[in-house]
Amino acid sequence: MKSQKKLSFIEEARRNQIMTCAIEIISSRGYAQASLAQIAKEAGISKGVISYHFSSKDDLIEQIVSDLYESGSTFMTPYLAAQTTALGWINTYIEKNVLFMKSHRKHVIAVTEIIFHARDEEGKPRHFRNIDTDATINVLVKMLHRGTMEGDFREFTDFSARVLAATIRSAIDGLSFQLAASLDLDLDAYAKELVTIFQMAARKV
Amino acid sequence: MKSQKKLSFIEEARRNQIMTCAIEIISSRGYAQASLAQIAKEAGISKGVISYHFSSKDDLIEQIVSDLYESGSTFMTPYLAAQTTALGWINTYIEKNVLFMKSHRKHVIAVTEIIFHARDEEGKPRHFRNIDTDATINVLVKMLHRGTMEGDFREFTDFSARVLAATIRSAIDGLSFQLAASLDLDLDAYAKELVTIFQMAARKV
DNA sequence: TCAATTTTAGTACGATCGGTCAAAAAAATC
DNA sequence: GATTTTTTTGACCGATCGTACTAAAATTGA
Repeated sequence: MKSQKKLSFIEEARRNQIMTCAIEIISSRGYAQASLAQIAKEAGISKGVISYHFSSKDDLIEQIVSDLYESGSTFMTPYLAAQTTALGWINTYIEKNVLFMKSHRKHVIAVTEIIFHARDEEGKPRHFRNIDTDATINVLVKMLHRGTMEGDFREFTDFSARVLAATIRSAIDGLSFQLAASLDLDLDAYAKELVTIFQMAARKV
Repeated sequence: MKSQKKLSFIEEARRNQIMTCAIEIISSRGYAQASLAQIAKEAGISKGVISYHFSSKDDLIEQIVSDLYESGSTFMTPYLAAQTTALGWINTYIEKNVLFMKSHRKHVIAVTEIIFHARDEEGKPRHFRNIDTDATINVLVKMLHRGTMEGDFREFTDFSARVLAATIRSAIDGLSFQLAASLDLDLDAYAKELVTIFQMAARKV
């Protein structure tokens, strides 16, 4: 399932160019502005080229999302794997998530736009390969409970852990929206503050 | 600026019907599905009727947003005005915000959809009368600082207060997105949990 | 160098968008 | 009951959407 065809050098370059232009438009002007015509104009090519290199617009969008997932996974996994406590894991999860947003600013903004906008033809939220919010929440819930057993966190019911987990995710997602609006935001400091906030919110009394 | 014309009974009823149908569609199927054709179909009328009662689609959307703002303001203000401490104010702000979402579920979901989707023709986020996120954040920041002076909250820099304020807003906005997905959510309990989370996050060590 | 292949530009298509409008229908007024 | 006013319908407009397709251009390979 790794390489379905091996793309030529030119093909790969074109695909990257198109995706980069799409990310630029989506992150700066919003999902609705990212028509094939606008993306082609931004790239200085005919929109037929996009159809040639991507099977559909959905395919292009899908690639943008899963590309970011790949980058994010590669970036985050080693840090998370190195953690030995739930406390360290959650702090790292928050901090590295924010720092990843710093290094992939436009891409993160674009994917956030995509996820909040993309729906199927019936209006139901579209599902993206690899992106599973519920699973993320579940991992955080598990870690919160583990932190209680390890003596670092207060007692949680399943519900209270779930609310805290959702709040952590909301803080990170919300930061993405803020990023789209304000360009001058000290993300290192922001990461530190978020870690402090949720460490205090979860800690043993 | 209160009453610009005095609407007839029928006119008022039609406007409410159209707005209700628009809210229904936006909250259940998303902003993109809420074309004039779909709204008219949902209402069982011709789409010309919408144009007759609203000067434009933007006008309709604007009404939906400012209607909710009116309701929210009426609901929230007395509770907030009754608070004598910053701690009480912020706890009340969180709790009543969530409870308001409980009683105006679809409307809140719809307006959240609208605010995150509506852009002007250039792609810049559209500004809504009465809705000013920055101002909300600023009030929260002010209250956090006041809570420090009153001895209930820890020390905040301007930045750290702003991050916490933004996190509170994100938690509430994020809840709206959750509401759109899951129908069975105990909002009273959710409100209590959020109050606990942010009380712990802000409190004096 | 010349044929085969890949890539591109450009046009056209059907669908849908928000909005307009004339004429029909309904309601209000006298 | 006749006339005026309000409301509704349904067809239509120009614009834009994603996509399909053809023919030209560029590249590749022998």
